[in-house]
Amino acid sequence: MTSVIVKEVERIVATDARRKMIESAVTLLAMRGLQGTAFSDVLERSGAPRGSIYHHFPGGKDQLVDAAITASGQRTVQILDAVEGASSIAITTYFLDLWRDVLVRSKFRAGCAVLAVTVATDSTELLDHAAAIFRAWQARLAELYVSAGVDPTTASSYAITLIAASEGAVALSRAQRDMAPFEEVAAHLLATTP
Amino acid sequence: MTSVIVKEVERIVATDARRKMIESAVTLLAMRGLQGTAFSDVLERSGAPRGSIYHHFPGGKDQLVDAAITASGQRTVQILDAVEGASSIAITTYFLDLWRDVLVRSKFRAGCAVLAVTVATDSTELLDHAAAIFRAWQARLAELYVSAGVDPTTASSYAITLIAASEGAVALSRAQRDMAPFEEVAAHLLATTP
DNA sequence: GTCTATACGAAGATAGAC
DNA sequence: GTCTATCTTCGTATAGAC
Repeated sequence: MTSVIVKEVERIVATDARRKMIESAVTLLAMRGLQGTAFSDVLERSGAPRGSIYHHFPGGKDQLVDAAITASGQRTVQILDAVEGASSIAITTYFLDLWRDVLVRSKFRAGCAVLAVTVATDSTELLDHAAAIFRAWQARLAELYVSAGVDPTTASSYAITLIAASEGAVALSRAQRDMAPFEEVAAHLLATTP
Repeated sequence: MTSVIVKEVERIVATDARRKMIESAVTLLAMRGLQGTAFSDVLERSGAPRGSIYHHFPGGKDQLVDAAITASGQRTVQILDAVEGASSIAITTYFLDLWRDVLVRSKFRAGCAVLAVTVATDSTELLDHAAAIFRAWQARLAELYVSAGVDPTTASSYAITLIAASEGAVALSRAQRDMAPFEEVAAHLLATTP
């Protein structure tokens, strides 16, 4: 009879395999795009067993991609908790730092997984979820700016512009493999912070 | 003996087939991304004969994609000639209109072909060409703003921010299949026009 | 320049044993 | 939950006739 402890270990390992697959998918989507991300790559990178794909993701690739962008989107929202109560400038700086890190640490090979999916899918379901992620970012950023004393309308307007411009700036710097475009946009965004 | 006229007609038809393939590739890249754009789709959409792909593009898919983003990028630069001598606000409005048209006319199914390639390729050659296109847009826009009386440094800084924010805004509105995100970013960009 | 046919590989997905 | 094997489809690319 299998002990409770063994079962718990098995659950953790299983959860871990699923989690690793999702994390690998996030990275690959950010580097190679939607159709450029194959199951075989996800498995190789995550070390997960081939047989477990359709166990964890019976909905196939779309389900894995969905889980990946959701995880990536939620993590970004959570990371923003660190600037709760900070100044307006500090919030903008922090958000730009997140993207700067992605570019620098990947040596310009990675961008935003959610954007990559958005520009390469027809699935209304994936688009809906991508849109929800962007709205969640905007809502969280706006909330932070309001806490910093910005009026709600300005906060919301600036938040979405910050998101759009950051996404674009990351892509421009990826193309050029140089931080210059990103930094130029970042400077402009900081200078116009509410 | 084949007449000069027949030869000229043949040249035009050939050129036209090549041109149609490039145009189809631009549209498909903007809608489905890099790997989502297959030769079979390009042929179907352009009506070009299957046997002529490797005749016109011996370098294969990369060469076709390269020609497509170059054509798309150059057309954008040329279209900007229409606002030569216009006011700063008119220039910004015009550039935003270009992207608004892409979204509306495609019913949110299309975005920017150059961006789609940028986020989905490892090819340094394609990345270099994408970067060159973005720089050409920036240079042309900055030039126009300077003509409108803006100082060169501000013009350059605003131009690249406008490009980055527009690219991001198009993606956000595509995800949501609604002009709202784009219009919110557009309003902010217009309000901060130099 | 264009056609058909086909090679070749990769990718998503499924089946059934363990 | 995981493994191996396999099916099917599709994509790029090439060969050779016309």
